[in-house]
Amino acid sequence: MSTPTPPVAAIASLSAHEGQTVTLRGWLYNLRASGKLLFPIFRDGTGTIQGIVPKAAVPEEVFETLKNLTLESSVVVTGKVRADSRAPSGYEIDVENVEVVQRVPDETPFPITLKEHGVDFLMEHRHLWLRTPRQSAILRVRATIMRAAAEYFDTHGFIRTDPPILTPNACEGTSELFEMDYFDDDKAYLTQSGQLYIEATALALGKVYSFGPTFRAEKSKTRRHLTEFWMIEPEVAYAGLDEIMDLAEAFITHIVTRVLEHHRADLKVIGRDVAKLEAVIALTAATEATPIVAPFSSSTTILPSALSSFAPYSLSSQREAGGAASRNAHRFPRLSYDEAHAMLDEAYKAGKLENPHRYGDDFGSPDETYISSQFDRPVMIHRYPAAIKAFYMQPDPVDASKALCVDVLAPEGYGEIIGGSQRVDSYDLLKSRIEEHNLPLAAFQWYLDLRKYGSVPHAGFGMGIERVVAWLCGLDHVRETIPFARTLNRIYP
RNA sequence: UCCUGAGUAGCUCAAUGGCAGAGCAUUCGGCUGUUAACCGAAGGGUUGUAGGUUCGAGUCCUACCUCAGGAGCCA
Repeated sequence: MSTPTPPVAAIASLSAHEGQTVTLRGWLYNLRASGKLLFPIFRDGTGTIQGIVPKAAVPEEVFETLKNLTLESSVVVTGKVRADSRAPSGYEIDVENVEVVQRVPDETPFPITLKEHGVDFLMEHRHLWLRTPRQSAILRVRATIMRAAAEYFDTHGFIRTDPPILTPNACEGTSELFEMDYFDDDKAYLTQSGQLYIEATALALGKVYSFGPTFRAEKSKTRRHLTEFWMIEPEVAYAGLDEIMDLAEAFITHIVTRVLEHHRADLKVIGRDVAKLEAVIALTAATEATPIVAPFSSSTTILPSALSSFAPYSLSSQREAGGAASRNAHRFPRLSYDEAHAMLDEAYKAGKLENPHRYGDDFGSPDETYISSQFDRPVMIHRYPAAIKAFYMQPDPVDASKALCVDVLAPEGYGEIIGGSQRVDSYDLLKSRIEEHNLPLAAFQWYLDLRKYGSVPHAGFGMGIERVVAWLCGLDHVRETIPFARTLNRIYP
């Protein structure tokens, strides 16, 4: 055969090849037949396209091969791209030739059908489930979220510094850790947060972030938990609580913007209501019109861009009124713990909550769901009681019983996506905190050193990628947000 | 760890204590515009495991196993 092989084209960009003969390299996704007419649907990872094969138009061998081909067999297809209103994507391909790279055997058909499946079956076949359009779309959105997250910090003066994954002790004394032998006598633990380590790199480099997997051995069995998940954590020297709240807001806005820029089609496949995401990044006027609370009264307002030049450090103790002119156009509502408690109290009295929230306690899942349901965008809750928060959090100088910390709750009941705080910068205070929490002082000596050698106010937060993917894609479980989820009862495949 | 629920054909699910069923998938046949195509036929079962009650158990009882999602904890 002297005819040259037509150029290879991606299905997603076939509209640019209308009228041309191209080569598709992919898999047979579905096949419908109507007598002497075949409708194979091909996928190649970028999308799907319907082919059409009239018996009279192709060699007998091509027709018979396709007619008997099994689903998910790998194929190289050549054909001419044609616009057709009857095709689901608006385009279809007139198949001219097909080469079967590997044929799925008849006796072991591809297990994932286009019909419904149960969770257990799908997770057991996760390696094949990934091929379905919805799962592929989710992974594409995930990739953009991860890229946008890193991109935000990379373009705002942050240096990526990767903390160790094997650690000698708990970062916080609380959560359970995965333990392993470390050579002869020692134990090592998989990291549950890089925070303590990036505090060190922040004091070396100013503005840093880490991005990697973290591990929690908690026996949590909910739609929001994985035992292995990815977290991105910025840490900023000479920053206080209000600065990182501004940072978190700009950061999330950037990610949502990028997802909307690049994934309209994927979000449609996933079935996401895009209007809900557009509302998140809508301008401030909408937020300020929100009648429920006036959350701006007690926070300083520094534009995130001010961080780039190390704003004269305005600690959260110096709460200013914050002129309207300096307000970020993309403002998320901010509630103090006290304000959030009052909101829950009111809701309970109005019969909208089953159980009352006890002042001083952390918010439970139903509490968080209620609070976030009151807003159309993420809501920040700051200044929790110090007693229920981690040892390294700086007390609020206005009220020492509160910690300078913030949780960001995603809307629509997706729960906490960010947890952050200003860190204790006093050597003596940190040391006594470590002792109060019965943590081994020796293991934290290096961490204390950071307060001995040029300590400064600093703050940061951590964002769980999978929860953000679940939120932005509108998924009901984080297990679909990562190629191979690790959960309490599952480590296969 | 606690609470609740579910395990029946490859998959999704039916079956009053009384013959083990359907749709999809697979195989065969039909159909030139199908959209999870449709129509006809065939094959496909140790009802999660082990005991027990009963003339008779998928169904009732006990224990165990597996999975699910909710609480707690967290991102």
